[in-house]
Amino acid sequence: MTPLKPVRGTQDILPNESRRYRLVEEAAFCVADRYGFDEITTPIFEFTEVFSRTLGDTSDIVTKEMYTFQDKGLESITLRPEGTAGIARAFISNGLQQELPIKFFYKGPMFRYERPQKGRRRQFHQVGIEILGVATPQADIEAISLAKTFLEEIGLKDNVSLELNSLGDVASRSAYDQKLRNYLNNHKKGLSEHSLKRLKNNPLRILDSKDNGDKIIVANAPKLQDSFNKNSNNFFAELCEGLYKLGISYEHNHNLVRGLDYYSHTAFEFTTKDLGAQGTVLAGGRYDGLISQMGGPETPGVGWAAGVERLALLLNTDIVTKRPIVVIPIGRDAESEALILTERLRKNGYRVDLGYSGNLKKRIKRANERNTIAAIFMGESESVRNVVKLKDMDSGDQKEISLDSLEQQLQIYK
RNA sequence: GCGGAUGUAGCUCAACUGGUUAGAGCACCGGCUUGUGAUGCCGGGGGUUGGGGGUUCAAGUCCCCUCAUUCGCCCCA
Repeated sequence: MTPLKPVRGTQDILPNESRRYRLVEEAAFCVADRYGFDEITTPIFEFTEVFSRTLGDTSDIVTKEMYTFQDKGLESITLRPEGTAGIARAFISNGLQQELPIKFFYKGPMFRYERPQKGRRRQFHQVGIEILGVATPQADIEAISLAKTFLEEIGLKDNVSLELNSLGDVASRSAYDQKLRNYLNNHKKGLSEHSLKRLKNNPLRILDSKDNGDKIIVANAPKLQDSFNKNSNNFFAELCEGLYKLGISYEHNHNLVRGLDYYSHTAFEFTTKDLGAQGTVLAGGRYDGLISQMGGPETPGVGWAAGVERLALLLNTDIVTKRPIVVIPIGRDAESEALILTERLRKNGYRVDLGYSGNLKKRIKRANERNTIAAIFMGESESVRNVVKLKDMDSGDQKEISLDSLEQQLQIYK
């Protein structure tokens, strides 16, 4: 063990980085708020079953990526690897079916035991939304529209693109599953080792394999949509039409498959080419079977989650913060008076720093480095006359003003 | 979990095929200037060369292990 180092895959988020995360999270919340969503916060750990039962026994998240441990009460606990399962649990625990339809926004840390890479950490952060209780594509359209607006709001427009697919309803999906298995079983010899394993557990995933041999086989495989029943077809058609009407362009990727087992109908991803292998920046879909599978009432749902780290990496705007005013006492005697003035200005809504270390030159220099907009000097010669010196840090102009009229003079800096 | 690359000061990097006390720029601290932001000049603190072991008269340099980062695979946000 190497103490004094963060645990692998975790990191300290220093102020500069923190500002970027904040911008992403606040933009997500503001946009979601505008779309009529309310924030929900669920615990960052749950009983292990909450995840193992919902994410599917074959998913990588469950089989190798969960942070699971036993607590002192001998319960098996897991740090949440994603947000939806916990929210579904909260929905059931709190009897929220009476309030349907529900629109939730959430944000916070998630944990997956993976090998870290750029844009992939063991502790990472997501923002996400869920719409519960709406069985029609209106919810899917709203979810996707919200996602797009959010991404645009943080300045991501040209470097992300939307891929869309439908997995069909449960009946269509299982009909297709059989057809696909048959086809792939006849082409076993060309499949990669990995895909041979996937053939047993979840053949759908072979569709988006990156292996070249697999790709050739997949190209001629039966198409998901050819197995769709009327319901599945109508649903997808309605979704596409809705997106078209809102001017949201997308690419229909027939091989887009979401990793988690609980998805049906809609699956979508916003991806970028700027992050290497971690190109998925926001992804989601419909999960009509999830809540009932957990033991709750039959409740349709659709939602998405976005990776805050990944989005922050794409942000190229500088974060502007409010420029502070600094109060600088000159000489020891002025210090308590400066403290009182600082407090007074803060209570009046100004962002105020107190320059209290180093000589005067240092204090001004430091204020300058902190992008201060104005400096207020308080020294003995001013103090006796009940005035201060106010200096505009951009122009360098300095004038003497009375303490009483200070706020009035500071209006322009507010 | 699998494969490749990389770890030298807070940051970016240097140190010829192993050879004196591991250097530089930036940053930081102090002074020239004990009541005013710059530039300049002078000075200062900083490193068990990621960690451990080995080879050698001698290791930042070579070998092994380990930790971390990074790129890809897997998977995913």
